[in-house]
Amino acid sequence: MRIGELAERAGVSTRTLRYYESRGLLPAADRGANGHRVYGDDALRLVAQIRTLQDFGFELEDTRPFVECLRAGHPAGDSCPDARAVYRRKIAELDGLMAELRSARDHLTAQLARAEALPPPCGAGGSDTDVPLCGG
Amino acid sequence: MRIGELAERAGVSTRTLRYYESRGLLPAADRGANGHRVYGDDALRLVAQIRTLQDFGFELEDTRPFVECLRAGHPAGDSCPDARAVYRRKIAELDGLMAELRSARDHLTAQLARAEALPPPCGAGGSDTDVPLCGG
DNA sequence: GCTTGTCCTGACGTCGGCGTCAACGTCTAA
DNA sequence: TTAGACGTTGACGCCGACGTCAGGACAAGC
Repeated sequence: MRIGELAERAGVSTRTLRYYESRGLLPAADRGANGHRVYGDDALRLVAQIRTLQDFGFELEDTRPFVECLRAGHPAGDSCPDARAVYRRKIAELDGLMAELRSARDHLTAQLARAEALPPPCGAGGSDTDVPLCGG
Repeated sequence: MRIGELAERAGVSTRTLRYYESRGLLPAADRGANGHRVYGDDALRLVAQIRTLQDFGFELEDTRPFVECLRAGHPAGDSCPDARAVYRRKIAELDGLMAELRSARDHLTAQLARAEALPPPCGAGGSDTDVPLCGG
């Protein structure tokens, strides 16, 4: 399988595949006599693993243990301790991030409520204001 | 007040202040004869407003209605309808983002539990593994 | 006159994950 | 034989919010 076919089957661009290779994530199994990259069917699983994790918000570097686990012949990317450690770290990161977002959200909600409770200012920006201009 | 003093009092860099100006957020009140920027005391409030919102995850552009509201002489940055609309939009964005993160977190947690339930693979990455190598 | 301190503008660097283009080689079907 | 579809490498562009450097101007104090 050449890069174009792998790209199409995996639903990514050839540029993406070359980028993965440049990061050492997905080296081509071989090169043809013409220098073209040649991939085995397993490459499809590797790309799918990367994409799945990226969808969960993983950076490329965080997918490495999973990919290497698969390449080592293990049945799943998360069969290896390194990969599971990334799972745990990511879950912790998400928890921390969500806590921050919750805090920000609560703060903003309170600010909005406070602002809305105040009398509307006169001619204060926004074309959809229904308060008459003051003074004059 | 010149840029250095404003920067120090506001707790930002001079580069940041010049950047804000380049974005049209914080034009200097005036220029001295030597071309130096001159700010009034109100600039300090504008910068504080920007930083506060940035801490909540606002992009610079999203702080514009608040800053303009202040510059228009209103008592608070969120006195104006435009600014409050941004509040609402941001809250909605946060809600959406948190929902995504929750979903990802739940998914990862389930994946981790599933992976942990499986028998540990043999010599599968990770130096801290306590399972003996298989085969041999 | 020299140093020190503050200011100016302009421009490139950073980070991640590619998109996009250039300029070229290679393979295949008509 | 030639067009066109595929492949190659290299390099710049993008986004956001600045950091950092280059090169220069101006004022005060010694």
